[in-house]
Amino acid sequence: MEGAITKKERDCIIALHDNFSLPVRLFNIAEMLDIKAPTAHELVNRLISKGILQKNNGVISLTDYGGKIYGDIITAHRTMEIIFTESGVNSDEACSEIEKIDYLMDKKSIEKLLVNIGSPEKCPHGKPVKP
Amino acid sequence: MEGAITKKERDCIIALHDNFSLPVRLFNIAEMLDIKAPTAHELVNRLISKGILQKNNGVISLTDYGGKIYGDIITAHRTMEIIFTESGVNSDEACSEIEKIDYLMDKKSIEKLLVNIGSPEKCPHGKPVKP
DNA sequence: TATATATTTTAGCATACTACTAATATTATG
DNA sequence: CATAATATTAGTAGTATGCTAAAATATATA
Repeated sequence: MEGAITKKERDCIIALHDNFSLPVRLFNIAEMLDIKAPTAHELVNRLISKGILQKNNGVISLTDYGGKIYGDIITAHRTMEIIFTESGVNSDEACSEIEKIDYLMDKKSIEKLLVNIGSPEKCPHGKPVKP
Repeated sequence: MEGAITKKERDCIIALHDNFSLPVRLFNIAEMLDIKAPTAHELVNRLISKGILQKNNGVISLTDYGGKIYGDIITAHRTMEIIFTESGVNSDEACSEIEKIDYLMDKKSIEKLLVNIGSPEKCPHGKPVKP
């Protein structure tokens, strides 16, 4: 039950980790998620209060806990991506559909699905299943 | 894009179809979903305005469109249930985890997953994949 | 039929999430 | 310091979820 996250929170976590190498500030997040600064401000505050993000001198980053959540989402995402594409779903189509569910999936079940498909190390896009 | 539904709306659709053979009234829905009558009232009204439910003399039922949505959710649910259990996830565990995502899944992708696992007719509980 | 019971609906309120504009504060940079 | 860039606060709004209390409608039963 810990703390369920929402789709927008999920998108924020992923964007924060993936779309930038340089320090990420509030306005970067607003830009990445295509929302206005005050909306991003509230989203980020919510994630900070959930212990997922932290802010140092305006630079926003994932906490250790946030990093684990990121990893779980990505593992779920890529595991499902492999399962979808092996069934003949186009990989871009798979990606956009799986975005809707990856953050809601059970970690333990994903682990079993992953073992069952042979514990592959990479997804159809060549990215690591376990980042 | 048609009209996305929420988890509670999903639960209402499923409960309406599955938990009753007799005519279902508002108070039955409130009971089934463990919510108070006014909350159920609003939920049902929302589903009526989305064209999913209809009311005749206080008896609430799925519209044709609602029936199709029900079928899509069930097909997604049972398809995923088979995939989960074949990977070693306990079937009750699978069921409760899949409830969180079945109503969000893409119909076309589910169809491909289903074909890929051999188009089985029944889920682990013995219920039809295509109701 | 009249009263009692059951059921539905309305009204009012609350919280979480998402989103906006406009204004104000803060922090950099020139 | 002044301007530009960022961040924050305040105020508003809509959707979804939930509640209680009260009012309205049905449906039973005496």
